[in-house]
Amino acid sequence: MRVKTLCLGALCLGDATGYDIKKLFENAFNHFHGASFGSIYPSLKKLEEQGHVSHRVEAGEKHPDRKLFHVTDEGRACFLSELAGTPASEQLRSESMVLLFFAHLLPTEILQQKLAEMETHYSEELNYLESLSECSNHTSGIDFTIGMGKSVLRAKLDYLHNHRKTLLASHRDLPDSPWNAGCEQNNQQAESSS
Amino acid sequence: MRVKTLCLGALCLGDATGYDIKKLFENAFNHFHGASFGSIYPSLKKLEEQGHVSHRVEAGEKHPDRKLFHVTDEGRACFLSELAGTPASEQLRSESMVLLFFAHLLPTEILQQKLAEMETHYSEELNYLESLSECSNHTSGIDFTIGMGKSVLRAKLDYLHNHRKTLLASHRDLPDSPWNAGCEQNNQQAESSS
DNA sequence: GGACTCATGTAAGCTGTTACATGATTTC
DNA sequence: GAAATCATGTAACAGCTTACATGAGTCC
Repeated sequence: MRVKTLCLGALCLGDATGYDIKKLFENAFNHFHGASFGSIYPSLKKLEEQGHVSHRVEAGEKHPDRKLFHVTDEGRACFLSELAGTPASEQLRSESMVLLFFAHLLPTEILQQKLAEMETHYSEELNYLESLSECSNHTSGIDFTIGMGKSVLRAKLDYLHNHRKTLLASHRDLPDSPWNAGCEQNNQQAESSS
Repeated sequence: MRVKTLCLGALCLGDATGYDIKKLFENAFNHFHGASFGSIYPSLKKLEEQGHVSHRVEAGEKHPDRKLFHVTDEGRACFLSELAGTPASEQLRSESMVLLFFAHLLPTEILQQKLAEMETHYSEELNYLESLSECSNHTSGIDFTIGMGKSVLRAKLDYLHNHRKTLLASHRDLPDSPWNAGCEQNNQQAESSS
């Protein structure tokens, strides 16, 4: 689902500035969808061109001028029909799983470090979701997404605790890998062939 | 993690053609990373330009000619150092969660339909992972990723079963939404402004 | 004085998807 | 004869991220 649609959805919850929407993304969508300013502002622009939102400028005394966006009836109807037409699906992008998939190629200490990182991340996200669920102004749908997120994270942490030892045990006797073979240039720029 | 890196990783498991790598993605990476031909072939090309892989052509009698790729020592070292330098992280893109986040805007029957879709998807993916774990040629790392995937899916299915009724119960008394307000033109082409 | 938050926006570029183009062999 | 599988690749485009550019107010 595109950021444009998500912005429209955010505005269906109440008028907001681009900045507000970014915060909503961080506070509520964070565990299942990301978005940056570089996509939010252009999205709002397009939505306005299409007549799905309008805005008024609020002159600021204590803050900079802000463009407060508002969904039009057409925009609301459009969002609803898009929602209804969106199939329920999901996609994971997990570097963690890739790392574990290739665990046999990693030295034990690095593997341990990655496992520790995973636990930290999962714990932090769980804490975050727990702090979210203490806020009380949620619809039942939002509570559902938070609850689902928490259950999934608990399952991940449990799995990690229960299987980490087994993984490390069957990992021990690796041959040393050629660590220092120079290859740092791959990550960004690289070649400029046609 | 980019497809290029993943291709390099795939080749660290053994020589393969682009087509083989695509199948590996479908069979093993599927639940945590996707990739299409349109990204695999160009990746292999770049890897070869960088000297990380080489290939030989296998003339086909029973199949078309195939380019069998092979990791060079440099490529292997590069992959290992990239792996070690990759922080363990993950990102979810879930239309399902978006749908539920806005559940209060959906008519009950559509919501029920989406919940049913979610269950179907989760069940299918669980079946798929269960079929994977019956294969016996896995490293312990691969088993770990499959096991983690299964645990997460079971947690999702459990949560769905335990909370679906609550969600639907608190959903009932919605006002009718303006369904038929014409807005189908938003999905693809749209305007051609400068 | 410095750092942080609020606030808006643009431009370059990376990465990947979709659709197209081609064609042999095998299976039904 | 049709459909599926094997096999390789390109081109157009979509979509998003990163970094840049700017500036006021507030908190320490």
